[in-house]
Amino acid sequence: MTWDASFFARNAIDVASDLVGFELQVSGVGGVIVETEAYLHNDAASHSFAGATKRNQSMFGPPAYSYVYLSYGLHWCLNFVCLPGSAVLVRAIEPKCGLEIMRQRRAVDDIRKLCAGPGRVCQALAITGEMNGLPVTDPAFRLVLRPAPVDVAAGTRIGITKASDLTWRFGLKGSPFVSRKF
DNA sequence: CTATCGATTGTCT
DNA sequence: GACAATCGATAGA
Repeated sequence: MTWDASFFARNAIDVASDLVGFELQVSGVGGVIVETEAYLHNDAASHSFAGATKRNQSMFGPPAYSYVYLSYGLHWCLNFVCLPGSAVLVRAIEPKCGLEIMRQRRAVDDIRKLCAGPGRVCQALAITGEMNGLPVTDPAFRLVLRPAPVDVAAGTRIGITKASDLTWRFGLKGSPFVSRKF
């Protein structure tokens, strides 16, 4: 399997599952995506559920673009847009490149805590709202196909109050770098 | 290990 | 004015 922009023009659930094992870097810093979540248009937990607004307009733009938003007034979270109104949240990365840079940005030494959580991922990779609406093909990003198929675990999404029973959270089976065990 | 709570601000009703 | 796709610190089992 190779990938191009059409990789994202599919059901976000499939994209979220398939994205596990891909390598993601921002300006050379990053690692392997080990945890994702899917958010659909017809999904009460999704920012797009009530229709397009100024904040979520990226979710209604073309697939394979970023949707970056501020959570709880202090944490940035990174998504990749799939079919209109849907997206995949990048929840955790296994750090591989630029470990010392990430440690400085995060102010922690423990490699397991560098990128285990959507807010932590963005802090470690220096992702902010300025990167909202960028194509994933932008030079700032580097997204690399996983070298081989991986075992993917599924579970319920984290931190939401609506539609919390849906198992739209995916992770690399057995990875110690996920934000919570499956 | 789990549970609880405060921080902090953009967004929407 | 209420709430939020989170995090880190702290307290207790």
